[in-house]
This record gives sequence, C-alpha cells and structure tokens, in this order.
Amino acid sequence: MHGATHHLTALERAEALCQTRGVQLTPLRRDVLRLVLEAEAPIGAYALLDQLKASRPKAAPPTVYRALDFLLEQGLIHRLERLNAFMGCTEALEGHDHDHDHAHDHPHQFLICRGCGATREISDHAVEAAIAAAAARGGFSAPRATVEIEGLCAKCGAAKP
Amino acid sequence: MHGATHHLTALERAEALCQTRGVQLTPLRRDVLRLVLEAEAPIGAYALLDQLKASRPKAAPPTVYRALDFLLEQGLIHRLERLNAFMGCTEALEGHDHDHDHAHDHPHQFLICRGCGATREISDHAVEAAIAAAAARGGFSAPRATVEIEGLCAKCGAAKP
DNA sequence: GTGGCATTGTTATCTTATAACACTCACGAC
DNA sequence: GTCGTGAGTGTTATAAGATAACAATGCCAC
Repeated sequence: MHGATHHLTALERAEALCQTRGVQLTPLRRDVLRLVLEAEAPIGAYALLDQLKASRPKAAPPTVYRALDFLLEQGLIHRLERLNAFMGCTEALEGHDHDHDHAHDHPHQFLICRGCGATREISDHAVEAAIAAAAARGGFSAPRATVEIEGLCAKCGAAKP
Repeated sequence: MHGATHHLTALERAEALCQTRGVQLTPLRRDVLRLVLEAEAPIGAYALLDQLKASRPKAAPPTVYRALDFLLEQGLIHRLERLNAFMGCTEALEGHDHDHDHAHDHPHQFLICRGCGATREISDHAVEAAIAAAAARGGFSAPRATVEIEGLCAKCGAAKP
C-alpha cells in the first residue's frame, strides 16, 4: 500500500497546494520533489543532482539548489541540518487535513536512526511547548526550533542492542 | 566581572579537566579554545583559522579541525549545526559544579539570536524529558538531540519588535 | 638508541553551497 | 504587433566547509 501510489498522491497534493498558492510547481521542481520522496532516507543535494542528471543532462548545482529552495519555501520538504540533506514534509504531503497555510512553517521534529539512516518527522506538542517555554524564560521571542533526535529505531535497536 | 578574567578561568578549568582525564590540552588546542571563547558569537572553522594564523602562520585547515575535534570530544566546545560554527561549552567551562565526567555528553539546547547572533547554551530538563518521551514513543532508543532555537533575544526584540 | 605513539605539518582533494550573468518564454501595456 | 518585465532556467566560476593521506617531529619506555 506504499510505493508508487503513495508518491503520486504526495505529488498531487503538492500540485494542488501550489495551485492554491499561485506558485508554479514546474516540471523541474516536480522532478526534484519526486526524487526526494523516492529516497529511503534524507538525500543530499549532490546525490539528487546525480539522479536528476539521468533525465536532465544539463543539470548543475544551481539547478537543484534553486528547486530545493522553492520546495523549502513552500514547506514541501525539510532540511536536516545534521545531515546536510533533505526529505519530504510529512505534514504537507501526507495530508493530516490541517490548514494548508500552516504547512509553510509548522513545528516539527525529526527522529534519525543512526543505524539505517531512516528518518521520521514528528510533531510533538509537548516538545514544542517545552521549547517555547524555555525560549520565553531566556527572553527569546518568535522562536523557531531545529530539533533533530538521533537514536536507534525499533528495528535497528532490536538487531544490535 | 567578565572579559579576560572570565576567559582565564575557563581556560584554567579546561586545563584541570584535561589533567584529570589524562589528555593533553596542548598550546595549539589551548589557543583554539581561547579563540572560540573570545568570540562574541559562534565562530566558524575558517574564521578561527584566520585568527590562528596571526600567531601560527603555518596553520592550515586540518590544524584547526583537529583541535576542534579534540575539544568536541572532551566536551569543551559545542558545534552549532545550523551555523556550521562552534562555541564554548558553558556547562564544562563555567563550572556549575557538576560531575565532570558528565560534561562529556550532557543534554543541552541553544538559543540563537537572529538579530545579533549571540548564542546561549541552556540545559532545560523539561525539553529534555519531552524529547526523551517523544523518542521512546517513536520506538527510538539512546536518543541524543540537537536542539537549536532561533529567535530574537531580549535586546534585539526590544530594538526592532 | 630504537621502537612506538601522540601531535603537528603539509599537500591535495572532496563535499556543500552560492555568485554572477545570459537566455528563453509567457504575458500585459501601449 | 512589439516592447518590456519578470519568473524560470542554463552556464560558468568560485566560495565555504571538511577530510584524506602521508611526512616530520618529539617524547617516553624499554
């Protein structure tokens, strides 16, 4: 029940979201988004570039970085700072039926497995609240937090504990 | 009550910590640590290299990266993933009288001001607990979290709200 | 004094990211 | 119609961050 169907759905959601916002999900941007979604783990810009070159021999670093910038601005993908890599935004693309304008900048955290590299996006309100409180206590306003939690996922933890 | 005295104290603490552990805070490593501590905000490896060259013309990228690796291993500095930059570890160097072995890997978070760049390390137990709970709920074990909170500090928030 | 180990020096290279400028194409103003 | 404007993309070059690989030094144990 995953695989191609899953990705088509996500791409269709992305398309709809962009139409609503009056921005263009061009073929290039769509291709980059598709490649990000097809990757099993967060993928780096140059790995993406290599794959993109299969269908677009003319692609160069700015090609992929500009597409990634667009997708980031639209909240369709996230950047993982620890990995210098990108992954699809679960919230925006797997439709938990939130307000779509919210997808631009929603609180989120990542669970990164140091065994297999698989990464999940979560949206934990307790974490978010604790961070907001800590920021306020420190006199900080308008906080936006990068939260990347590295550990062993259930599968890898069972394999080699 | 800050300034030179503050930094000397921190360097002395670092020295003592390394002696206890049987590792060497060599002159080079000490210089790099001093430069990191003297910076007003997190500082990048190449900015550090430029400054280091004033006293050590022979310095090259590996010079500074190896020193930084050592300081990171000893928990004397932290790396800020969003900034590709380094800052001193408040916990290890400003002595809140914890168990010193704990300084190797203590839970911590950062408050980064997007106005002035000033960054503070905090150690918020509620944030840590919420993250541990979220990781456990996701089936993740042995979590270590990168938490970098960007916002406006009290000074910058007042200046341009 | 020599063998091993930690540290530093040295050169080259790799990865990640952006600057700067040219070209195309769609669209509206006139 | 054609002229300009702006978004998107192509193209070349370079900046910024990080590491690989090997050589040289210095110190201590034996």
